[in-house]
Amino acid sequence: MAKNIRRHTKQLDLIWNEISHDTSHPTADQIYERVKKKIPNISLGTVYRNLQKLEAEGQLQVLTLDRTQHFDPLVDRHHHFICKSCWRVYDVFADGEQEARPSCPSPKGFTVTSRQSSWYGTCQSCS
Amino acid sequence: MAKNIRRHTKQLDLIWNEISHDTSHPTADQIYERVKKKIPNISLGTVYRNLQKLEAEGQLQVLTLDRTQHFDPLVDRHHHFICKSCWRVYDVFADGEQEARPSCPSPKGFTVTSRQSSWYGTCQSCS
DNA sequence: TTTGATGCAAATCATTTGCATGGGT
DNA sequence: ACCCATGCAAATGATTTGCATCAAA
Repeated sequence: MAKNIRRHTKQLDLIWNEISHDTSHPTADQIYERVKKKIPNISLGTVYRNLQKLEAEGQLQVLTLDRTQHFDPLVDRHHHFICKSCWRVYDVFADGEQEARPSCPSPKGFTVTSRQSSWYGTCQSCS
Repeated sequence: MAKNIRRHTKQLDLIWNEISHDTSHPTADQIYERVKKKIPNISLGTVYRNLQKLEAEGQLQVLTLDRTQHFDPLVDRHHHFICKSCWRVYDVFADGEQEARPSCPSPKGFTVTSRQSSWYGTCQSCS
Protein backbone atom coordinates (compact mmCIF):
# COMPACT_ATOMS: atom_id res chain seq x y z
CA MET A 1 0.00 0.00 0.00
CA ALA A 2 2.96 2.25 0.57
CA LYS A 3 3.32 4.91 -2.05
CA ASN A 4 7.11 4.99 -1.92
CA ILE A 5 7.12 8.71 -2.47
CA ARG A 6 10.41 10.21 -3.56
CA ARG A 7 11.64 12.86 -1.19
CA HIS A 8 13.49 15.99 -2.04
CA THR A 9 16.58 16.44 0.07
CA LYS A 10 19.34 18.99 0.06
CA GLN A 11 21.87 16.19 -0.39
CA LEU A 12 20.28 15.03 -3.63
CA ASP A 13 20.00 18.61 -4.81
CA LEU A 14 23.61 19.36 -4.12
CA ILE A 15 24.85 16.21 -5.79
CA TRP A 16 22.80 16.92 -8.87
CA ASN A 17 24.06 20.49 -9.00
CA GLU A 18 27.63 19.26 -8.83
CA ILE A 19 27.30 16.73 -11.57
CA SER A 20 24.66 17.99 -13.98
CA HIS A 21 27.00 20.27 -15.88
CA ASP A 22 30.18 18.33 -15.38
CA THR A 23 31.62 16.70 -18.48
CA SER A 24 34.69 15.31 -16.75
CA HIS A 25 33.07 11.98 -15.81
CA PRO A 26 33.87 12.12 -12.10
CA THR A 27 33.87 9.17 -9.73
CA ALA A 28 31.64 8.88 -6.66
CA ASP A 29 34.57 9.77 -4.48
CA GLN A 30 35.37 12.90 -6.45
CA ILE A 31 31.76 14.03 -6.15
CA TYR A 32 31.85 13.24 -2.44
CA GLU A 33 34.92 15.43 -1.97
CA ARG A 34 33.23 18.37 -3.66
CA VAL A 35 29.92 18.00 -1.93
CA LYS A 36 31.59 17.71 1.46
CA LYS A 37 32.60 21.35 1.16
CA LYS A 38 28.95 22.33 1.33
CA ILE A 39 27.68 19.64 3.70
CA PRO A 40 30.73 18.59 5.71
CA ASN A 41 29.15 15.57 7.35
CA ILE A 42 27.53 14.10 4.27
CA SER A 43 28.40 10.44 3.92
CA LEU A 44 29.86 8.63 0.97
CA GLY A 45 27.02 6.13 1.20
CA THR A 46 24.53 8.93 0.62
CA VAL A 47 26.46 10.04 -2.43
CA TYR A 48 26.33 6.52 -3.83
CA ARG A 49 22.65 6.15 -3.04
CA ASN A 50 21.75 9.40 -4.74
CA LEU A 51 23.87 8.66 -7.77
CA GLN A 52 22.10 5.34 -8.10
CA LYS A 53 18.78 7.08 -7.85
CA LEU A 54 19.73 9.58 -10.54
CA GLU A 55 20.85 6.75 -12.75
CA ALA A 56 17.62 4.83 -12.19
CA GLU A 57 15.67 7.94 -13.16
CA GLY A 58 17.70 8.25 -16.32
CA GLN A 59 19.31 11.52 -15.35
CA LEU A 60 22.77 10.13 -15.67
CA GLN A 61 24.76 7.30 -17.16
CA VAL A 62 27.41 5.18 -15.54
CA LEU A 63 30.63 4.28 -17.26
CA THR A 64 32.73 1.65 -15.55
CA LEU A 65 36.42 2.06 -16.13
CA ASP A 66 38.95 -0.17 -14.47
CA ARG A 67 36.53 -1.28 -11.76
CA THR A 68 35.50 2.25 -10.92
CA GLN A 69 32.25 3.93 -11.82
CA HIS A 70 32.30 7.28 -13.59
CA PHE A 71 29.17 9.37 -13.77
CA ASP A 72 28.03 11.11 -16.90
CA PRO A 73 25.11 13.55 -16.99
CA LEU A 74 24.96 13.29 -20.78
CA VAL A 75 22.45 10.58 -21.49
CA ASP A 76 21.90 11.12 -25.21
CA ARG A 77 23.52 8.55 -27.42
CA HIS A 78 27.22 9.15 -27.46
CA HIS A 79 30.41 7.26 -26.89
CA HIS A 80 33.65 7.80 -25.06
CA PHE A 81 37.27 8.36 -25.79
CA ILE A 82 39.57 7.23 -23.02
CA CYS A 83 43.15 8.43 -22.95
CA LYS A 84 45.46 5.62 -21.95
CA SER A 85 47.98 8.12 -20.71
CA CYS A 86 46.01 10.44 -18.43
CA TRP A 87 42.82 8.37 -18.23
CA ARG A 88 40.67 11.38 -18.88
CA VAL A 89 37.35 10.52 -20.48
CA TYR A 90 36.01 12.56 -23.38
CA ASP A 91 32.55 12.47 -24.85
CA VAL A 92 32.51 11.35 -28.43
CA PHE A 93 29.90 12.03 -31.07
CA ALA A 94 30.57 9.90 -34.07
CA ASP A 95 29.67 10.93 -37.59
CA GLY A 96 28.37 8.50 -40.10
CA GLU A 97 27.94 5.78 -37.64
CA GLN A 98 25.23 3.79 -39.20
CA GLU A 99 23.41 1.33 -37.07
CA ALA A 100 25.68 -1.63 -37.45
CA ARG A 101 23.96 -4.75 -36.22
CA PRO A 102 25.43 -7.95 -34.98
CA SER A 103 25.87 -10.38 -37.85
CA CYS A 104 26.98 -13.21 -35.68
CA PRO A 105 25.21 -14.49 -33.69
CA SER A 106 22.35 -14.11 -36.10
CA PRO A 107 20.13 -11.16 -35.25
CA LYS A 108 17.26 -13.63 -34.99
CA GLY A 109 16.01 -13.66 -31.48
CA PHE A 110 18.49 -11.07 -30.28
CA THR A 111 16.98 -7.73 -29.37
CA VAL A 112 19.36 -4.82 -29.01
CA THR A 113 18.20 -2.16 -26.59
CA SER A 114 21.32 -0.10 -26.13
CA ARG A 115 24.84 0.19 -27.26
CA GLN A 116 27.95 1.54 -25.64
CA SER A 117 31.30 1.98 -27.23
CA SER A 118 34.65 3.33 -26.29
CA TRP A 119 37.71 4.38 -28.18
CA TYR A 120 41.07 4.10 -26.50
CA GLY A 121 44.15 6.05 -27.43
CA THR A 122 46.07 9.19 -26.65
CA CYS A 123 44.39 12.52 -26.23
CA GLN A 124 45.43 15.89 -27.52
CA SER A 125 47.00 17.12 -24.32
CA CYS A 126 49.07 13.96 -23.92
CA SER A 127 50.43 13.70 -27.44
CA MET B 1 71.00 -7.36 -15.85
CA ALA B 2 68.44 -9.98 -14.90
CA LYS B 3 66.90 -11.64 -17.90
CA ASN B 4 63.53 -12.10 -16.27
CA ILE B 5 62.96 -15.30 -18.12
CA ARG B 6 59.40 -16.51 -18.30
CA ARG B 7 58.93 -19.93 -16.80
CA HIS B 8 56.67 -22.60 -18.06
CA THR B 9 54.52 -24.01 -15.28
CA LYS B 10 51.78 -26.59 -15.22
CA GLN B 11 49.47 -24.00 -13.65
CA LEU B 12 49.84 -21.64 -16.58
CA ASP B 13 49.44 -24.52 -19.01
CA LEU B 14 46.28 -25.73 -17.38
CA ILE B 15 44.73 -22.29 -17.20
CA TRP B 16 45.46 -21.66 -20.85
CA ASN B 17 44.00 -25.03 -21.79
CA GLU B 18 40.84 -24.24 -19.91
CA ILE B 19 40.31 -20.86 -21.44
CA SER B 20 41.79 -20.96 -24.92
CA HIS B 21 38.76 -22.57 -26.52
CA ASP B 22 36.13 -21.18 -24.22
CA THR B 23 33.78 -18.65 -25.76
CA SER B 24 31.65 -18.21 -22.66
CA HIS B 25 33.72 -15.33 -21.23
CA PRO B 26 34.34 -16.88 -17.81
CA THR B 27 35.41 -15.01 -14.71
CA ALA B 28 38.62 -15.69 -12.79
CA ASP B 29 36.65 -17.53 -10.17
CA GLN B 30 34.98 -19.79 -12.72
CA ILE B 31 38.34 -20.66 -14.19
CA TYR B 32 39.67 -21.29 -10.70
CA GLU B 33 36.85 -23.73 -9.96
CA ARG B 34 37.61 -25.71 -13.10
CA VAL B 35 41.34 -25.74 -12.69
CA LYS B 36 41.03 -26.83 -9.08
CA LYS B 37 39.74 -30.18 -10.30
CA LYS B 38 43.13 -30.87 -11.83
CA ILE B 39 45.36 -29.14 -9.27
CA PRO B 40 43.32 -29.13 -6.07
CA ASN B 41 45.58 -26.80 -4.14
CA ILE B 42 46.07 -24.20 -6.83
CA SER B 43 45.37 -20.75 -5.47
CA LEU B 44 43.07 -18.10 -6.82
CA GLY B 45 45.97 -15.65 -6.73
CA THR B 46 47.87 -17.85 -9.15
CA VAL B 47 44.90 -17.91 -11.47
CA TYR B 48 44.75 -14.13 -11.44
CA ARG B 49 48.49 -13.79 -11.97
CA ASN B 50 48.47 -16.13 -14.94
CA LEU B 51 45.44 -14.50 -16.49
CA GLN B 52 47.21 -11.16 -16.21
CA LYS B 53 50.25 -12.61 -17.85
CA LEU B 54 48.21 -14.02 -20.72
CA GLU B 55 46.56 -10.68 -21.17
CA ALA B 56 49.88 -8.86 -21.17
CA GLU B 57 51.13 -11.22 -23.84
CA GLY B 58 48.05 -10.51 -25.92
CA GLN B 59 46.69 -14.03 -25.69
CA LEU B 60 43.46 -12.90 -24.19
CA GLN B 61 41.25 -9.88 -23.71
CA VAL B 62 39.54 -8.70 -20.59
CA LEU B 63 35.97 -7.48 -20.54
CA THR B 64 34.85 -5.83 -17.34
CA LEU B 65 31.21 -6.28 -16.63
CA ASP B 66 29.61 -5.02 -13.46
CA ARG B 67 32.90 -4.78 -11.60
CA THR B 68 33.93 -8.30 -12.60
CA GLN B 69 36.50 -9.27 -15.18
CA HIS B 70 35.57 -11.73 -17.89
CA PHE B 71 38.27 -13.36 -19.96
CA ASP B 72 38.07 -13.76 -23.70
CA PRO B 73 40.58 -15.77 -25.72
CA LEU B 74 39.35 -14.14 -28.92
CA VAL B 75 41.60 -11.18 -29.46
CA ASP B 76 40.69 -10.30 -33.03
CA ARG B 77 38.57 -7.23 -33.41
CA HIS B 78 35.08 -8.03 -32.32
CA HIS B 79 32.47 -6.72 -29.96
CA HIS B 80 30.08 -8.13 -27.40
CA PHE B 81 26.43 -8.66 -26.92
CA ILE B 82 25.40 -8.78 -23.28
CA CYS B 83 22.02 -10.18 -22.35
CA LYS B 84 20.43 -8.10 -19.62
CA SER B 85 18.38 -11.06 -18.54
CA CYS B 86 20.87 -13.91 -18.16
CA TRP B 87 24.04 -11.80 -18.40
CA ARG B 88 25.60 -14.19 -20.85
CA VAL B 89 28.14 -12.57 -23.11
CA TYR B 90 28.17 -13.33 -26.83
CA ASP B 91 30.85 -12.46 -29.32
CA VAL B 92 29.65 -10.11 -31.99
CA PHE B 93 31.05 -9.62 -35.45
CA ALA B 94 29.47 -6.59 -37.02
CA ASP B 95 28.94 -6.24 -40.73
CA GLY B 96 29.42 -3.00 -42.52
CA GLU B 97 30.94 -1.32 -39.58
CA GLN B 98 33.07 1.24 -41.22
CA GLU B 99 35.65 2.97 -39.18
CA ALA B 100 33.57 5.70 -37.66
CA ARG B 101 35.84 8.27 -36.11
CA PRO B 102 35.17 10.69 -33.36
CA SER B 103 33.87 13.96 -34.77
CA CYS B 104 33.87 15.74 -31.49
CA PRO B 105 36.30 16.32 -29.95
CA SER B 106 38.05 17.06 -33.18
CA PRO B 107 40.19 14.18 -34.36
CA LYS B 108 43.13 16.55 -34.30
CA GLY B 109 45.60 15.41 -31.75
CA PHE B 110 43.56 12.41 -30.72
CA THR B 111 45.05 9.07 -31.70
CA VAL B 112 42.77 6.07 -31.56
CA THR B 113 44.56 2.79 -30.90
CA SER B 114 41.68 0.49 -30.10
CA ARG B 115 37.97 0.37 -29.86
CA GLN B 116 35.60 -1.69 -27.80
CA SER B 117 31.87 -1.74 -28.04
CA SER B 118 29.02 -3.59 -26.47
CA TRP B 119 25.43 -4.11 -27.35
CA TYR B 120 22.94 -4.71 -24.58
CA GLY B 121 19.61 -6.41 -24.95
CA THR B 122 17.89 -9.74 -24.71
CA CYS B 123 19.36 -12.88 -26.17
CA GLN B 124 17.70 -15.61 -28.11
CA SER B 125 17.32 -18.03 -25.24
CA CYS B 126 15.76 -15.38 -22.99
CA SER B 127 13.23 -13.96 -25.41
C1' DT C 1 72.10 -22.85 -8.00
C1' DT C 2 69.40 -19.10 -9.21
C1' DT C 3 65.33 -16.58 -9.11
C1' DG C 4 60.69 -16.54 -11.16
C1' DA C 5 56.25 -18.80 -9.76
C1' DT C 6 53.29 -20.60 -6.27
C1' DG C 7 50.13 -21.07 -2.09
C1' DC C 8 48.41 -18.87 1.55
C1' DA C 9 46.58 -15.21 4.05
C1' DA C 10 46.11 -10.62 4.80
C1' DA C 11 45.41 -6.21 2.57
C1' DT C 12 43.14 -3.11 -0.66
C1' DC C 13 39.58 -0.57 -2.86
C1' DA C 14 35.17 0.54 -4.60
C1' DT C 15 30.75 -0.20 -3.40
C1' DT C 16 26.82 -1.84 -0.56
C1' DT C 17 24.17 -2.57 3.51
C1' DG C 18 22.11 -2.70 8.45
C1' DC C 19 20.48 0.09 11.69
C1' DA C 20 19.27 3.84 14.68
C1' DT C 21 18.09 8.58 13.91
C1' DG C 22 16.59 12.62 11.35
C1' DG C 23 13.74 15.27 8.35
C1' DG C 24 10.31 15.68 4.20
C1' DT C 25 5.60 15.31 3.33
C1' DA D 1 2.60 11.00 12.48
C1' DC D 2 4.43 8.32 8.75
C1' DC D 3 8.24 6.33 6.67
C1' DC D 4 11.86 7.53 3.26
C1' DA D 5 16.64 9.33 3.48
C1' DT D 6 20.71 10.01 6.05
C1' DG D 7 25.16 9.17 8.69
C1' DC D 8 27.96 5.93 10.39
C1' DA D 9 30.35 1.80 10.50
C1' DA D 10 30.71 -2.74 9.36
C1' DA D 11 30.24 -5.98 5.54
C1' DT D 12 30.95 -7.46 0.89
C1' DG D 13 33.27 -9.06 -3.21
C1' DA D 14 36.70 -8.94 -6.65
C1' DT D 15 41.35 -8.39 -7.07
C1' DT D 16 46.12 -7.60 -5.39
C1' DT D 17 50.09 -8.23 -2.60
C1' DG D 18 53.78 -9.78 0.94
C1' DC D 19 56.28 -13.46 2.07
C1' DA D 20 58.21 -17.93 2.83
C1' DT D 21 58.76 -21.87 0.02
C1' DC D 22 58.86 -24.50 -4.32
C1' DA D 23 60.43 -25.73 -8.65
C1' DA D 24 61.83 -24.46 -13.64
C1' DA D 25 66.03 -23.26 -15.98
